[in-house]
Amino acid sequence: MDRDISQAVITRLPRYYRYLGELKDKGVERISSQDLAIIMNATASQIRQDFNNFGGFGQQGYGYNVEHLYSEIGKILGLDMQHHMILIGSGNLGHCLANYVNFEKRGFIFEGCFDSNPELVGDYIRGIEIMPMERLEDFVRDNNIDMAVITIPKSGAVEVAKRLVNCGIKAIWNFAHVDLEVGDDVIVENVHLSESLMKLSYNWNHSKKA
Amino acid sequence: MDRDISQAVITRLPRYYRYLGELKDKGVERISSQDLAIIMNATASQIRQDFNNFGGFGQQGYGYNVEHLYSEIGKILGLDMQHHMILIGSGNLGHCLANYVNFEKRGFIFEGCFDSNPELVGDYIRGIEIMPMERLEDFVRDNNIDMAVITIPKSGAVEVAKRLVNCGIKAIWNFAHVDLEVGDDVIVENVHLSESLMKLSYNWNHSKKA
DNA sequence: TAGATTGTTAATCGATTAACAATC
DNA sequence: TAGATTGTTAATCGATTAACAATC
Repeated sequence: MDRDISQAVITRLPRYYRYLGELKDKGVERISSQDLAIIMNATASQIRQDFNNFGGFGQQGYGYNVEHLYSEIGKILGLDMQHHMILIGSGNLGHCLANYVNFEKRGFIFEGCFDSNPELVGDYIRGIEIMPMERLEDFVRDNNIDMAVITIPKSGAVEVAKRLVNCGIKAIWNFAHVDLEVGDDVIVENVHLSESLMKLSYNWNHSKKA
Repeated sequence: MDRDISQAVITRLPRYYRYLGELKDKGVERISSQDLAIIMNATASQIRQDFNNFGGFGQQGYGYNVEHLYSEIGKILGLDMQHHMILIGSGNLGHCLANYVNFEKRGFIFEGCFDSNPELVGDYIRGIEIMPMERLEDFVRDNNIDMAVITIPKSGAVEVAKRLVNCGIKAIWNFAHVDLEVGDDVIVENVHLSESLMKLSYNWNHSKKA
C-alpha cells in the first residue's frame, strides 16, 4: 500500500504522534493543519502533505480529529502491534532502555538480555534474565523475537549483528558506533551518540561567531 | 568564515571523522574521494562537495591525506577544544554517558552532576559528584560550564532548560522527550530515543510487505 | 609529460512551500 | 448558503549527482 514514503516523512511521524497525544490528553477534539503548524513550529502545507501520504485523515472545513489522527499514526508506526525484543549488552545503556516503561506501553517488550560477561549471567534487569551469549540463537527461535537492541561496544557489534541476522532477526536498533553490514531485508536504526554530541559541538562552536 | 553550511553536511562530518580515524589507525596515508565513497557507501561527488565547504583539503592527482583530513575535520567539529559539561539527572542514562570514556578523549569533560533526589546527592559517578539542583547556578558560574546534558524525564526538562539558559549555557544535549524552547543563541541537540524506536518499527513493518 | 583526481560549475533530483479548486 | 479547511497540483527551493576544466 504505502510504498516509498520518504524517510524525511517517517522521521516526522513520531513527532506528530507526540504532539497529537499531548493534545488528546488536554481534551482537544479537533485541530487544523494551520494550528498544528503553529504549535509544532512547522508549515501547514508540510503537515497536510505528510498526512496525505497515508490517506485523507481530515475533513474540509473541519480539520483533523485529534483522537482519530493519533490512533491512525500509531497504527502506521506499528504501535498497535507487539514487538518482542532482546537486549544485547546489559551495561548502563541496556539498563536504561529496559527501564523505559513507555516502551512497553507502546508494545515494545523486552523478552531477554544477553551479556558476554559470565559474572552478570543470571542477574535480572527489571524482571528480564541476563543470559550467556551462547543461548542467543535458541532463545530467538523459541521466543518469536523480532527485534534486537545492540548496546555493546563496537568491537563485538559486527559479529553479533551477523548472528542476529542469521537467526532471522529483521530489525536492529544499533547503539554501537559502527555501520552494521546487513542484507537489504534487515532494517537497522542507528543511534550514534558520539556523532550527535559532535554535531552539537560543531553548532555551538560556529554559532558563537555569528 | 564557514557560515550557513547545511545541517545535512554537518550530520555527515562525524561519520567522515570516524572512517578517517579508522583508516589512519590502519596506517593508510592517502585516499581518493572515489575510494572513500566505496568504503562509506556514498558518492565521490558528495564527499568532495562536503569537504569543499570548508576549504580544499585535497590535492589533484593525489587525493586526500588521511591524517591531515582527519585532524582538520576534528578541528571543524571543535574536538581540539575542551568542553566543560554538566549532567542533569543521574539515572542509568546519565551514568552511561558519564562512563563513555571516548567523550573525555575528545574533549568533552563532565565537571558535575545534578539530581533532584536528595538520597543520591553526595554520591559519585566516575569521580563526578552528584549535587542538589539548588547548586546548579552557582556551579555553572564558578566552573566555566558551557554545555549541559539533560537526562531527566520530560516533566522537569522544560523548567531545567530555562534555568540553564538563564545562567548562560549555550549548548544543550537533550534526551528528554520534549522540544525545549530556548532562544536562537542556544543550540539544542535532541536525542529522542522513543522516536528512533518508532522509526525502526515503521520501517520494519513496511519492509515485510515489500 | 601523462595520468589521476581534485575543486567547482551545471544538471538533476527530491523535498518543501505556495496556491487553489474541491468539499464539508 | 458562506466560511473554513482539506487534498492536491504547481512552483520553488535546496541538496545530490554528474561533468569537466584545472592542476598536481
